[in-house]
Amino acid sequence: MSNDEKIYQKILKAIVEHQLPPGARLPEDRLSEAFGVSRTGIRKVLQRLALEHFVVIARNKGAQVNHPSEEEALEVLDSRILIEPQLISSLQQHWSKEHSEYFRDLVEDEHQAEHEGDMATQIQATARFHYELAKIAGNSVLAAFVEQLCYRSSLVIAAYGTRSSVSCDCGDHAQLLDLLDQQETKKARQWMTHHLQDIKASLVLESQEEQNIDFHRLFAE
Amino acid sequence: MSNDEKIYQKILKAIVEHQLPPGARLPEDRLSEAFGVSRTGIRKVLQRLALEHFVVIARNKGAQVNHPSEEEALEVLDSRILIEPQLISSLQQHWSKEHSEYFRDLVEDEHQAEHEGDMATQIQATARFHYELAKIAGNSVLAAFVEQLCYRSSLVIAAYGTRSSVSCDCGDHAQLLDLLDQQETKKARQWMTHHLQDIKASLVLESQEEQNIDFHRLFAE
DNA sequence: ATTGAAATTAATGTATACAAATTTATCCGA
DNA sequence: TCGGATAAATTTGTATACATTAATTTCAAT
Repeated sequence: MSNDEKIYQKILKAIVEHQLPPGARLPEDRLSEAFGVSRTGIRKVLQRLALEHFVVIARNKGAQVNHPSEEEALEVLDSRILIEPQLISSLQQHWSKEHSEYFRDLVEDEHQAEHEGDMATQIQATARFHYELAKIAGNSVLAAFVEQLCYRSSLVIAAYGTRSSVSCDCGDHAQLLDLLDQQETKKARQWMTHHLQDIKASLVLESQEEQNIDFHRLFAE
Repeated sequence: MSNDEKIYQKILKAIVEHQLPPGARLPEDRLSEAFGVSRTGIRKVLQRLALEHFVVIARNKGAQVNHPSEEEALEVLDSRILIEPQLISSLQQHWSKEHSEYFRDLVEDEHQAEHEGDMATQIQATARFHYELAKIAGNSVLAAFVEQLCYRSSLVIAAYGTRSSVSCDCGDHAQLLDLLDQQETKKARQWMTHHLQDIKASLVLESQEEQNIDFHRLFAE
């Protein structure tokens, strides 16, 4: 793995694990000092993160961790609701005992992280569960997009999630594995849909937060 | 639009319109000379194009226009087959007379370009028809992905398409508009599925081209 | 004390310089 | 003439310098 890629992974990890909260500033020279490279390499990484919507770069003002709008938050979840259930059928076709065991280990990691209160690991494991599943469906173009959506979901949860957004959903990932083991393809697809809808429903969207305050209405006589 | 963005658009256009064929090398200093900026700006653009799979960058060897593998080609089309028909129902909900007129103009552009033999314009208009439709469905995250998939499809057609891949499909975009005007949502969805499957089927995938030649079988006594 | 303007400080945008790697050219020997 | 090794050139990778823009502080005036 190249040096740039390592830096990219570390910053992305810090963002999705909520170590760098939405809105946090990412000054180039601080980062270049921290990673021991020049600003050139940092800028490259920041620009990549910006294209993937993990940071926002404003001209002459630098990068900060993206604070997704409510609209973006809902669209990310809706995209997953549209795609991930559709992947279940080809996923089922590729499903094997080895896969089942691998994913049950992942679920185990989730549970352990939850009990230890290690939210960072839990978030990572939860996202991994989803995008590693997507990879098995056999379309790497879609899988890459789902992976990005999963990471963006972590960011969305950082912005709008409650404590339960992280924990509530991971408890039952094992249920999906049961359905796949039993070749209950249709039920598995439905499970996925409901699961993602639950996550979407767990978001707390305070409808007017700073932006879009209607001063006209607010101060009308 | 920033200067970088302009350069990005111009290079992307050249790739998508088959002016820069798959495999074409993109040396940094030639481009920097051509655009009148330093290599810094060019590298930024090339790295973006690489993330979006329009070019491939090999370490110390520079960038060249991506020549998608057959696998990638099929996956791009399969992704569209999975997503675009699913957008039709929300698309139908937002559909208006104004939309209908706008897209009929687009189809007109396609036809005119076809008759004039202006393949570049035709390719652009065909892609636009699809991704502008996707935008109306109201999910900008998905729409951005579909837009990328449409451009990648143009590249796929540059690599594996026949002349008919470009022309055959555009003649009947108007049919979809008719179905949308008539609120025939289900038929519209089916049309989209078949349309994309037709494009996929029009690709000529010579199963063994340089890579994966089985010398053992070829020269066995 | 608070406001507003000017000056200072800090951060980013862009170009350039130099190092490292690759590709191409040249030369010599068989 | 062909092949291989060495040398020259081209090309990319990374750091740094300078210019430009934004943010902060200072200071005077009310």
